[in-house]
Amino acid sequence: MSEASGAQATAPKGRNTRQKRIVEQMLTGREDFVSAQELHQLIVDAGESVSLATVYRILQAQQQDGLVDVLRTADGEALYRKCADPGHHHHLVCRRCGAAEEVQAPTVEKWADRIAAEYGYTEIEHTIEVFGLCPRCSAAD
Amino acid sequence: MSEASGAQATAPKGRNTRQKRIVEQMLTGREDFVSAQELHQLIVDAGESVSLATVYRILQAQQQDGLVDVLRTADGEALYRKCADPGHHHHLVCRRCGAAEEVQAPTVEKWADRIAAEYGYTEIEHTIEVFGLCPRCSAAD
DNA sequence: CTACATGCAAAGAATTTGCAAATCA
DNA sequence: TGATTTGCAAATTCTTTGCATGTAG
Repeated sequence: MSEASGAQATAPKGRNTRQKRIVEQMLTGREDFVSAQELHQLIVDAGESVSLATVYRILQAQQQDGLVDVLRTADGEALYRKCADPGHHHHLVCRRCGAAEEVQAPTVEKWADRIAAEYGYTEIEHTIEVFGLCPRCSAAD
Repeated sequence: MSEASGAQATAPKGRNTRQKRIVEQMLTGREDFVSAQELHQLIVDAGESVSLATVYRILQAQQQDGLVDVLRTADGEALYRKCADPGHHHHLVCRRCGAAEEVQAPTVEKWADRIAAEYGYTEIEHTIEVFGLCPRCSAAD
C-alpha cells in the first residue's frame, strides 16, 4: 500500500543510452499527453533518431517503474506523460489540445474505498480521468 | 440531469434481424462485461452463428445509442455490457471474473464539476472505473 | 569483454471496411 | 421489391517480438 523509502523521481533503471536520454528529454519538455507514435514523430522532427519499437520499449519500462502516467483514449490508444507528482493523482485533460492538470481527489479516493468495502471487493485500483475543454480551447470556440 | 420520458431500455434502431436479436439476448442474459470476441465466442458456443464483424458492428451501434456501457481493459480491449440503469453511473469491476456492480457516485460527480470549474474547463466528461477482486474471487485466493 | 539495448522487419491482436449475397419490411 | 444487413476476407492501426548487431559498463 505504501512505499517505504523515498523513490527517485527520475531514476533510470537500465543502461544510460542515447535513445533513453532522448525519450526522457522529450517527455520532460512536454506537459501534455502524447501517444508513442506522436512521441516518435516528435523525435524525428527534432532531427533525432530512435526507432518506434524502442520508443515503445522505453515507454513500457518507464510505465512499469511508475515514471510516466498512462491513460487510454476512447479508441484504445495509450497516451503517456511524465509524472510531475510521483504520488497518486488524476488528470483533468483537454480533449482538444491535450493539455492536462494533475489533480488530487481525496474525496474520490475515499469514495472508492467505501464503495469497494460495501460490496466486499479487495485489492482496489481505480481509473479516474476528467476530460473537457481547457480555458483556452473553450474561448476558441 | 434527468430523463424526461421513460426511455426504452432496449429500443432497436435499425431492422430487427436474427443476429441483432442474438447479440441482444446474449448481452441481456449476462451481467458482466465481455469483449466483442468473447461475446462472439459465446454465440458460437450457444450453437448460433453471427460473424465477428457483425458482432462488432452491432456493439458499435448499440454503443452509439447508449444501450451498452463500454469500458477499456488496461491493455486497451473494449468490454461491453448492457446498461441496467439508463442513467449515469460507474462500475465496480472484478478484474478476475468480470463481474460488475453499477454504482452511483454523487460525491464524485460533484468533485469533477468542482475541479473543472476551478481550472476553467468546460464541457466536462469523466471516466471513473473501480477495479478489484469481488468477494468470491477474493476468497478464492 | 559480455550482457543488455537497439533496429528492423515480421508477427500479433483488436477492430474496421469493401463488396457481393442474403434478408427484413 | 429495394434498401439494410450480413459475411468474408482483406486492410488498418497500435503494439509487441525475434534475431542479429551495437554499445555501455
